[in-house]
Amino acid sequence: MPSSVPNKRIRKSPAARRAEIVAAASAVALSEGLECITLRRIAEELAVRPGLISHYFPAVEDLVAEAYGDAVGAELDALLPADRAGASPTRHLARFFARATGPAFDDISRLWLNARHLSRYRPALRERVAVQEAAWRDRLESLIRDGVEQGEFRTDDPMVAAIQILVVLDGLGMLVNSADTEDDPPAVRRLPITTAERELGLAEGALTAADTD
Amino acid sequence: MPSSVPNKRIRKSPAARRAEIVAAASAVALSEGLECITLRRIAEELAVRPGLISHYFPAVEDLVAEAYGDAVGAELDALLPADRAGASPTRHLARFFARATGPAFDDISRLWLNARHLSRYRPALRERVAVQEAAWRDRLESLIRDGVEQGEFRTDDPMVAAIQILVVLDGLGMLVNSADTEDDPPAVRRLPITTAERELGLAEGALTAADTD
DNA sequence: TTGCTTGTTGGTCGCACACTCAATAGCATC
DNA sequence: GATGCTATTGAGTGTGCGACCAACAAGCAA
Repeated sequence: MPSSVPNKRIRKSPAARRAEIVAAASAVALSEGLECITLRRIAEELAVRPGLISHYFPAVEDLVAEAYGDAVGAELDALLPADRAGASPTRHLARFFARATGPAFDDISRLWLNARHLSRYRPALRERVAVQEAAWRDRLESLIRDGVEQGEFRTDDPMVAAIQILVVLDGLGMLVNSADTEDDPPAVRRLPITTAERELGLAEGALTAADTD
Repeated sequence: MPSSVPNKRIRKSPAARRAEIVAAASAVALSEGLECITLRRIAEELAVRPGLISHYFPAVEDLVAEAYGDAVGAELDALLPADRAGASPTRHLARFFARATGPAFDDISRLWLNARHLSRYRPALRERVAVQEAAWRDRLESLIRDGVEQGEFRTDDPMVAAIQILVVLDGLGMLVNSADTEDDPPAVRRLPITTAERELGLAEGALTAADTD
């Protein structure tokens, strides 16, 4: 009785297997980084042989790009839902910052940093990064535009305002691997919110209201 | 007559050789990235054998950290000289932005991005990044402080102002591998300058004056 | 139950990497 | 010109990577 590694083959539909692989790679990307997505690593994760990963992704680079897109895309949906029901733009933006400035966002910051650097060498990843950058920008711009229409925000150029907010968010995200997110002055940690309140003509504290649920 | 690779050994003093190695690694870091600093690559660059690099840097990670520190430290000195003679703080800051927002700065942006990501896995590099972060911040803060004393700038907290400027600069630097630096709106490209003028109580355009020599 | 499609395996190849160490040869010193 | 120190070489070790492919077997269809 070969107790170790029964080696029972489990045969799945291509679609299911592929999704499973992307999900595993996405999890590895978030927790350990994109360079840890290797044939052997993902195969081990799913208890299959490395060759199987190669079968679905003949070039690993494509799996890396897919994993990145999956993780970052899911986060965007959680952060800024495509269809905003119920709450006001201000409420949505407050929720956005509540999540995007907390330590729970660190893994995402690391992933962005990771992808932006690695895309220097990986064309497939570079394209995905461009797509996600546009998606994040558009989603935020659209929220701002709604806020302006509803008279909650005031800005000349919603797109520039959106970019400005994201730039500050990215700038702080750059520090995620160096210092503890906790130990810089509050004025610095609140920089994205301050920026947003200023650029959108909001009162100070308008985006930190406690009722962000 | 062995025309190919005469293999003539050239014997140098340890200090000179070490400096030569760091310089070569620093150049590679700037042009190709920190992960291209390998024993073979640097050895080839200097026409020596890989073992020699190992002799001076038993752990490659230390060479990587050194190369990064060398490149980024030199840039800081060019950008914000330690002893500012002659020109006024405003003039110095204008010169700083003239250099730091142009495409000539792209290699430095890439290196910062590279180092900040890679420091996730390399403790020695992480420490160097922390040191350089502090150095850049301190140098800028000191310039701002002087400007305040001389009545040219106006800010409550020079340190927060300095950090804020660097965060915006970093945030834009994040984009260096995705899009052309040229094709985002001028309002975005001028973000660091706008931020500085706002935070330091300067008139719009005060930091873009043509006389930055 | 049989047959067949195809998802999956196991093994292998070549490459690039960091690191080690005894042997070699510049070169300063005498 | 001989000598000794030591900077430098050459050769080798082990690891992990992506990619490739013939052979195998799971599970659906007949």
